[in-house]
Amino acid sequence: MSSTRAKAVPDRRRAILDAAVRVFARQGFHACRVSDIADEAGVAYGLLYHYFPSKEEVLNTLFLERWGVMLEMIREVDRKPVPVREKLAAIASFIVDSYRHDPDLMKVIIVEVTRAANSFGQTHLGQIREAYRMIGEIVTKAQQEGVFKADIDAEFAAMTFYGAIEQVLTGWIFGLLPQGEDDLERAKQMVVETVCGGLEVGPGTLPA
Amino acid sequence: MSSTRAKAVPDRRRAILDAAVRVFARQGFHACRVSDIADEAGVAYGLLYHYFPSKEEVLNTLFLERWGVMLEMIREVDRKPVPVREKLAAIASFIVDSYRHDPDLMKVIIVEVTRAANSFGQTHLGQIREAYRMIGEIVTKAQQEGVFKADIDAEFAAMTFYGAIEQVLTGWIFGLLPQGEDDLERAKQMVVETVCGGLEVGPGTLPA
DNA sequence: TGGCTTATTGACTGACCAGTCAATCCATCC
DNA sequence: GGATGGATTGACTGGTCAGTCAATAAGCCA
Repeated sequence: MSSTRAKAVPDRRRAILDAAVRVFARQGFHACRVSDIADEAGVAYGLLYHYFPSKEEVLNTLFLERWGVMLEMIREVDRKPVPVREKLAAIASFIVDSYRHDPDLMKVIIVEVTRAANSFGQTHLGQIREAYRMIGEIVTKAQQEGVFKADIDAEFAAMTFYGAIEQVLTGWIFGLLPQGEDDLERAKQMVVETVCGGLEVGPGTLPA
Repeated sequence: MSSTRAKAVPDRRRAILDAAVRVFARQGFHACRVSDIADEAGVAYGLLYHYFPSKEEVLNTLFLERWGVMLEMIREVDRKPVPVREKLAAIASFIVDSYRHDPDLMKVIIVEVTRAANSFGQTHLGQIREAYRMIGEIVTKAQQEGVFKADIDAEFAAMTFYGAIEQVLTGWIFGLLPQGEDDLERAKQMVVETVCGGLEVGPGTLPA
């Protein structure tokens, strides 16, 4: 309706969410004030409470929006009849590209939710867990097909994979790792290469 | 002096630090009050400020104490003339054993400092970085010796390795992963096996 | 014993900030 | 044009809590 006309009613709700991303990324959720978000959005203090019941709910919304997209993506990838390596590459790719597209948002999600398992992580543990579960399932299938070693717990493997990616993102977020265009691409490959290389059955396997 | 006599003067400073670990682990740094720490330590509110200039400094102290031990340990491991795999295994072992010995402390360090790179992580980025740097150096040496593939950035490899371990700990901390005695031991092996397996030069290597 | 220093106590204060609310604005429709 | 309801405003309130401080206890030396 309102979106049929260009430059129609400005979407304040969206403006608030976008401003919150910038403010949370810059100052952190706990350190920022609600008025900082309102100011950044160019909106009166009280308007935030017209659209959201609390400061916390703003963060929840940001997280759920993005995490939902990722879960959907993993689900789709899992359905495709392609080799594990390709599936994991698709997941790594999606996450790295998400960072490329909106580093601030990814910073907020990782720093304030995913890695803050007290406070917010607790609230969203179910969602987060779902991602691990699906990755674990991909690993399990690969084991059943004999592509991955069977003696490794799939859940641990999933954590290892996801943890490796998230740590690389964290490295970028805090300027510990170079993040040129090619660094991002190479990181995707590297993580997949490393983890798959370690998990695959093959001549590389060293028996104890 | 005072420690020569058993049951001598009770060390309130230590009591406060230990209580803080429990309280931070249970409630989180931001969510707990200074009075919670004092109560847990069985000590008056003001005494905390006799020993520490601020609540924050209590956390800093806890982190620096433990992180210092880890850095020293990595330094020593690095000096030994043993294969990479053994060096990385020693590091993984140390971290997992630290968790076994004091899960609350590790939870606090990971959740409140290492993964909270806003706020406290920022303060200690130097210390944290130092760990990555040293692990990266171990990888570099392995590459020079021809044991690890040379086309992988050592810094990325270090992040991958450390990230994988930390994620497994996080899994334990939040009850996402089983943590029986044997699970801990297998996790050590698995992380090292996986990461080394992926990084090592060898017949397992798939050329692009 | 008296006098000095350090440890310990807990009531109090000052700042801060999330969330409320009554008032105003504005689009829309009859 | 005026009535209705959602959008928008920002001053204000209530509660919370980190950190202060003046008072008291406990150790210690001469």
